[in-house]
Amino acid sequence: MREVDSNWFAKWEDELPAPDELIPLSQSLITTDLALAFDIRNSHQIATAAVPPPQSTANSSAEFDSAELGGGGEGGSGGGSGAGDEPARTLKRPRLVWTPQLHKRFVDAVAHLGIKNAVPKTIMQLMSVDGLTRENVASHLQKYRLYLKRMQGMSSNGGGVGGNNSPAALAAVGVDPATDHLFASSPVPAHFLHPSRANSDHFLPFLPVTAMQNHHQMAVVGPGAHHHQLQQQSRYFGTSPPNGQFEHPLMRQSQEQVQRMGTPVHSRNGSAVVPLPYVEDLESATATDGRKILTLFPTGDD
DNA sequence: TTGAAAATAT
DNA sequence: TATATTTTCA
Repeated sequence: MREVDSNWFAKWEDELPAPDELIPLSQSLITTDLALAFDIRNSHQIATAAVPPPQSTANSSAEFDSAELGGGGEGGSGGGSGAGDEPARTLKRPRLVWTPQLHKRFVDAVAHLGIKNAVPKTIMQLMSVDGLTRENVASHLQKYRLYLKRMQGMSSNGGGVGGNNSPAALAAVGVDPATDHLFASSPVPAHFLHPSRANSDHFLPFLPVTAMQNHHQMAVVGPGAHHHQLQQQSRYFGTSPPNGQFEHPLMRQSQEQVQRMGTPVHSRNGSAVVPLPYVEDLESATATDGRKILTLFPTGDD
């Protein structure tokens, strides 16, 4: 079992975001017209991880600024703008763009739940992406299932790729890179292709990297990174078995502390996980010693 | 609520 | 035109 732990840790460490993975979020959440109107070129416009709640409609008075990050609480009591929280009435939500990061979050959630329990609602809760609706997840799940289906069929008569599901391998087999590039961007967990043997209820830490990203501190990642730093960064996620004890590959904490970060999502097997708010906005820099420094956007509760 | 199909938008 | 995402429907 300790092997599992160290394995997780290694995997986690390995999956720490690369600089190019951290920035790319800026999907165009504003219309090109709007962008042009404000003469927004290529500067680092802040993109939201999720689609922000609709605020303005046809007018150009929008201020696409702060990403709606769950996490701590926004101190929105600044009283600067009189814009109240009008429940979006007939406003249409902006079209959701499934970025590779978002999709990864999705896949992780599904993998965590197991295909059987992976239903839109639960997935959505686990992802805990602000602005993400159940419909968003449902449609994406629909498409993803289609993708998995095609995948299975291929492996059965393609006769080459046994358990290798790396994007490269999949592409090599003939999956339209253009069509499925998003799905191919995240490796398909092995259990997904094995309906026969139900996926076990792994108590996997949920999205450790994201956990780190949400910690409003500076994390040093790289050859010089210390374990205790990583542990500290990852203390806010994990699984919570029915007995109420919080378990984590790296450390244990009380359930109470965990719940500070979010509402546990329970799956049918009785386990629960505490999803973390999803953040796509990250700045990256490189220290003089070569280590990567990930600076997190403060969410306001510092 | 879910999954699938139809409708739209990019 | 093709693909991605949303909306409708059973």
